[in-house]
Amino acid sequence: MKDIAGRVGVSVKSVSRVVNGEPGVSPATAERILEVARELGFRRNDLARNLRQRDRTGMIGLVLQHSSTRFYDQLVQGVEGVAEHRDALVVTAGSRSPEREHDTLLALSSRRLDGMLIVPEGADHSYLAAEQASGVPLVFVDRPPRRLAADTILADDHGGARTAVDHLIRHGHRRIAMIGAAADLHTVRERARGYRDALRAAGIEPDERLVLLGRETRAAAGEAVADLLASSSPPTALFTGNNVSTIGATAALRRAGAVRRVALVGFDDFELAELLDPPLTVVAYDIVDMGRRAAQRLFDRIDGDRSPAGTDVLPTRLIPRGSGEIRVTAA
Amino acid sequence: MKDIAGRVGVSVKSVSRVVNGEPGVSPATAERILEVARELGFRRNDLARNLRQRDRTGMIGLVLQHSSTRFYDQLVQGVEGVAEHRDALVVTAGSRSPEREHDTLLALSSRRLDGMLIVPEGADHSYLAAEQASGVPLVFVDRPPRRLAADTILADDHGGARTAVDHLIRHGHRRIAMIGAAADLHTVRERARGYRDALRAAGIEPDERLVLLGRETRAAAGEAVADLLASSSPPTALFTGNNVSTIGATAALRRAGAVRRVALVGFDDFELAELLDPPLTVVAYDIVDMGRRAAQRLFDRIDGDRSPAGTDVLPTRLIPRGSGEIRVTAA
DNA sequence: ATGAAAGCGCTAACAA
DNA sequence: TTGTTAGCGCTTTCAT
Repeated sequence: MKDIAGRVGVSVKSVSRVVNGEPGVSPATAERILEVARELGFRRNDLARNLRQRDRTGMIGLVLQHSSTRFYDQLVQGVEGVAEHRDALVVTAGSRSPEREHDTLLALSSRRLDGMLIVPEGADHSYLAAEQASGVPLVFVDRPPRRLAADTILADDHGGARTAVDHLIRHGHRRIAMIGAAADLHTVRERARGYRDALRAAGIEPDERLVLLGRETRAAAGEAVADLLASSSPPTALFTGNNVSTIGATAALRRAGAVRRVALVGFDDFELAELLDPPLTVVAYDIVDMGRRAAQRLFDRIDGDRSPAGTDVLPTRLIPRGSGEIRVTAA
Repeated sequence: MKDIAGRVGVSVKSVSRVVNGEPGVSPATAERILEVARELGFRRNDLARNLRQRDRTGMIGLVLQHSSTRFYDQLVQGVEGVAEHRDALVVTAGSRSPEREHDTLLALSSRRLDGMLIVPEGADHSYLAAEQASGVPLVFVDRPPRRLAADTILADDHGGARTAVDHLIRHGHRRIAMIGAAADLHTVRERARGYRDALRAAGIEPDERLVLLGRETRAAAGEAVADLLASSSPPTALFTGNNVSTIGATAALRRAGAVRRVALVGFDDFELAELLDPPLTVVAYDIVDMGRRAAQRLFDRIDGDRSPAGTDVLPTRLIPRGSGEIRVTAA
């Protein structure tokens, strides 16, 4: 700006006024200023700007692990839809690992964003209390924070799992296995709880040999299924706790030629679920809506909402497509 | 910092030294400073920091459209892998539409990032020349910039398409249709060119009635295929220009019961391609590697590489899985 | 309509 | 080991 001011022969303040579209500059000088600005390839330094006007940076952060199939895109879609109305920029940063999550969050936070959406991995978020206290709103998505009180948007993991397993039970199954990721994730724990509750409600005592968690990859999930099928009393149905295990399980069933014999209901929907053979029955929730609600909540906070932190739970719904409607064959 | 300095009774500079781990402060005072900092929930303001030390902000930008199935995750994976080594934070921002791309890029750029990776949508990037001139390195990914000279990482779209169509020709097909997105995208144009070149090289004059571009959604691609199959002289094979049209086409073939009769080779691989029936033959390139190379190039530039802008082209490879090996049935 | 001075929170450069 | 001074590029405040 100083440069421009010098060349045009006006004060920096006049340049600032023009650049920001403030009134109080004659059209003639404004014109000249804009011209020189263009000539010099001037771009306002928002670092300095935000430093001075100490309130909003117009950016919100979104921190999550880049990998969950489809989850990411849909969530961002919801968040950006809302942010767009607010002229806010969404900057996404990956929390590669639970350890790096910490660094990423602090790095973003020291950039003074207006607020942050977090899909947490880590085991302890109490270190974020300072940020909260200094007025940076935090909203947790898909999983709750640990050791920290903050707004949270969750899916009904427990209820969804119950629905899924109830559905299988209603089709005559009693030996239903569950395959999923590591149980230290909130979603996994809740889904496993729903699975057990559904069984118990039907008078079936959960058989822990049928609960195979900690399967983080397609391959691991597939092996788990293969093992189950080869066991002395194999399950007649599977409940898979996320789409990675759903896909791994499907592949394993196919390899075992059991795809039309063993029923399967998965948690999380995904593209192509209906193109598989048989099409996959899933329990799903609206991830775009989850992003939307989270962003909404965040902006409410940014706008000064001081009500106590709360938790929103999104409903799930069962989408029957075929794989979950396979009935038990002769016991 | 002023606060801390006041409470501890030292100068701001001493606090600065401690916060940044610089030497020159006695352990005793350092201790006290850290303690008060913790107490106050202090977090260094990187806005001010970056403003002062005018060089690096330690952030690079990644601007793309959030939607391309899987593309995003893999690209980010590649980019972050490299950035991690450099202790750089990758901030991703969506360019919802070609128009908004402009705004997003300028918004990021006025935040003074160290460099930007761009998967371009827009039709004219000459407005970025000013950024380049002011020393912000730009690397374009997957598609070249328009009206701007900058480093670019591309896939061999033309060669990949030729390979795909050659493959179909080698299986006896002569009426091969192409379904794809809008031809104003560089990738689509190049793939269409490869398609035509492959046909001509085999002495087949391309039939423009078999080239259905501008199909941006699964549904649109599906309808295109349905129309083709219902026409008086339907194709015996399909070449689909991206995974959206591949999926749409597959669904349409299935609905028409033509899935084992009409051959299909798609551009872009995707999860589950091998779980479909028949498993899909595709031409693919390594997207993670693309992200890796782009980031590498960007950091080279950030480190001062001043060589002329160049273009890297990644090889593609054919992955035969079944759908592309269906031979022509009796003409 | 325009500008001068002060300061946002930090660090570079130089003392002491 | 510690502090002082100046200034990053902008905006706020108050004058003119």
